[in-house]
Amino acid sequence: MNYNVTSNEPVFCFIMEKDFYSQVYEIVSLIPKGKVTTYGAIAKALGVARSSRLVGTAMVNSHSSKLNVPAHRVVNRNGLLTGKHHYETSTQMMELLEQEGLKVINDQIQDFHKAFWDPLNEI
DNA sequence: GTGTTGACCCCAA
DNA sequence: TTTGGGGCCAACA
Repeated sequence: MNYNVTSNEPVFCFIMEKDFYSQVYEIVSLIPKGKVTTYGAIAKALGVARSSRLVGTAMVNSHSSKLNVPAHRVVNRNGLLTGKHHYETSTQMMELLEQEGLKVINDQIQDFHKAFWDPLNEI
């Protein structure tokens, strides 16, 4: 996204040049209730398909974000709840998802292909 | 400065 | 089918 570096409107520049984490949070917050997406899909949507690890790092940091990021709606490409250890209890991530109507067995989202939400469809 | 570690993913064998 | 290795890069030690 382009912006004029000589612009005297720094606030505008700040909004346009969001850092990577903010872009990740923005996409994650778009995930509808009852749907999930993957780290890789988010990376791809941001044009850095090979940097999916960074999306995971962003989720680790998301707890310190002022925004309310529904990080539990992001799983790995197999529909596995690989981020559950970062919650207060090892069952909290699963409980949040089940509250939204998803079924989780053994850290695996059931009917993952149905619950999958592709951020590319929203851009 | 260097080295290691990940909420990852892809592909070759 | 299951592995192993490479790429990736911010965060930490």
